[in-house]
Amino acid sequence: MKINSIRSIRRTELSKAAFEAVVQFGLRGTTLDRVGDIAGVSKGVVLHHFKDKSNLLEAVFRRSNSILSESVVELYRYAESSHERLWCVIIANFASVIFNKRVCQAWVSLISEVPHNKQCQRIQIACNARIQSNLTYSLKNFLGNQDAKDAARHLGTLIDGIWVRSGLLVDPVDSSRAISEIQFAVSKIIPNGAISQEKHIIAREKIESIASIVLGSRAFQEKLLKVISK
Amino acid sequence: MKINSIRSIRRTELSKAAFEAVVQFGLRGTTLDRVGDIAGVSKGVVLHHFKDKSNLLEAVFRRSNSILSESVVELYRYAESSHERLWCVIIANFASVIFNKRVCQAWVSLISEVPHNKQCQRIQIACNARIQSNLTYSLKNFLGNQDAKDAARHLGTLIDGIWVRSGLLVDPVDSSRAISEIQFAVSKIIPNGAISQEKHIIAREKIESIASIVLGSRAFQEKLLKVISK
DNA sequence: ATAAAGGCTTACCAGTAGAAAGTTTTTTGT
DNA sequence: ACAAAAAACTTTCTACTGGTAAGCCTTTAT
Repeated sequence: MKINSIRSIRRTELSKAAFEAVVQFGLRGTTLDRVGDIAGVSKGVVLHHFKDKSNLLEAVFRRSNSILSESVVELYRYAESSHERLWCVIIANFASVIFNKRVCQAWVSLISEVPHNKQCQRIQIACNARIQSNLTYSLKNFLGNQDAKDAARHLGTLIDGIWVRSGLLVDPVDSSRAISEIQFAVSKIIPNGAISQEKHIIAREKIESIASIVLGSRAFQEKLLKVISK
Repeated sequence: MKINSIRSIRRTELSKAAFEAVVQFGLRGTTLDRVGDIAGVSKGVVLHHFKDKSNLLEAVFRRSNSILSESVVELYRYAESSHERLWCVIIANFASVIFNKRVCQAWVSLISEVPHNKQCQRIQIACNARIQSNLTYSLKNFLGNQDAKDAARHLGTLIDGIWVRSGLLVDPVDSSRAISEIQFAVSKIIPNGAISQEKHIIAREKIESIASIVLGSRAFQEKLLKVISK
C-alpha cells in the first residue's frame, strides 16, 4: 500500500476528475484532455495511470458503486431490527449525499458503457446481487422464502427505475419523494398482518436521520477513500 | 411529401444504420463513418441529412420511442375491457419484437445522450407522460383517483427498471419473465376485491397473443414506417 | 435547353484516443 | 551515501473523428 500510494492517490484523483467531466459534459463530451484539465495534469498522465479510456470509465463506475455499497454497510451498523435493516438498503440508495441530479445524470451517462465493457458488467452484476441479497435477507422476516426473493427483485428493479428516471427527466430529484415511492411498494408487498405500517415508518425515519448524519460526515468520507482507491 | 421522399427515406435508413451501429459498437464506438458504412454511403451523406451527430442520435431515440408508442396505440384497437387496456400498455413494452437484448442494450447506450440533449429530454418526457396517462386511465377502473396515479407512476418506473436491468445485466432477456414481474406488481397493487386475478390473467393472455401476431406483422411494420419517418 | 435545387462526394481542419519514446523524480539495494 | 532501477510524468507522433465547405452529378421546373 505504501508503494502504490501515489499511484492509487492519482487513480482516485483522476477518477474523481473523470466523474466531474461526465457530470459537466456528458459521456460524449468527456475527453482525456478535459479530464486532465480538471485534475490539473496533462492528458499523458491520465493514460499513464489508466491503460485506456474504457479503463478510466470503469474506475469511475466502480467508484460510484463502491460508495453505494459502503453506505449500506455503514448504515447496517446502526440497524437494530429487521425493519431497520430493510430500510438501510433503501435509504442508502436515496440519501441526498448520493442521490442527486448530478449523480443521477452521471450514472445514466455512465451505464451506456456497461453493455460493451465486460468489467463494468461484472461490477454492475456484483452490486445488484449484493443489494438483492441484502433485501432478501431482511424481507425473509416478513415473507416466505420465495415471496421474499420476488419482492427483493421487485424492489431492486424499482430502485434502478427511480434512478434512471431521475437522471432522464428534468424534474428536480427529491430524496423524500423517491423514498415514499419505495414506501408505496413496501406497503403493498408486505401484508398488513405481518407488520404494522407504523413500525415501518419508525424504522425508516430512524435510518433516514442516521443516514443524513453518518453518510455526510467527514469520518465516513475518509473511510470511503481508503476503500475506493483499493 | 413526394419532394422530400428521398430525404425522409434516407433519414429512416440512416437512423436504422445508426441504431445498428449502437447495437454493435456501443455509443462510444458509433462513429459517423461506421454509420455510413452500414448504410452503404459515405460519411458526408450522414451529415447532409442530419445536422450533426446529436441530431442523428436524437432521430434514433425518437424512432425507438415511436415504435413503442405506436405499438400501444395498435394494441388498443383490440382491447375490449379496462383490464385489457391496462395490459396493452404493459405488453407493448415487453413484446419480444421490441423487448430483446439488442434493443435493451441499445436503449441503455442511447439514454446517456438524454441528460445533455434538450430534444431527447423532450421526447423522453412525452413518452413517459403518455405511458403514465394510459396506465392511470386504465387503473382508475380499479382504484381511486390518487391511488391510480400513484400506481401508474409505480408501474411506469418499474417498466423502466426492467428495461435498464435487461440492458445492463448479462442474463438473457425474457419477455414472459418481465411480464410476470409486472404481474407480481399488479397483483399487489390492485386489491383482490376489486377484480379477480383470473380475469387479469385472461386479459393479459389475450393481449399477449394479439401482440405476438400484430406487432410482428408486415402490415404493422409498414404502418410504423410512415409514422416514424415523419 | 437551361437554370435551380437537392443528393452526394471529396478535401480539408481542428480536435481526440492512444502509442512510444524521452525526461525527471522517487525508491531501493548495497 | 550513492548508483541502479523503477515509477511518475511530459512530449511527440499517428491514425481516426466530428464537422465544414466547395464542388459535381442527377432530377425537376420552366
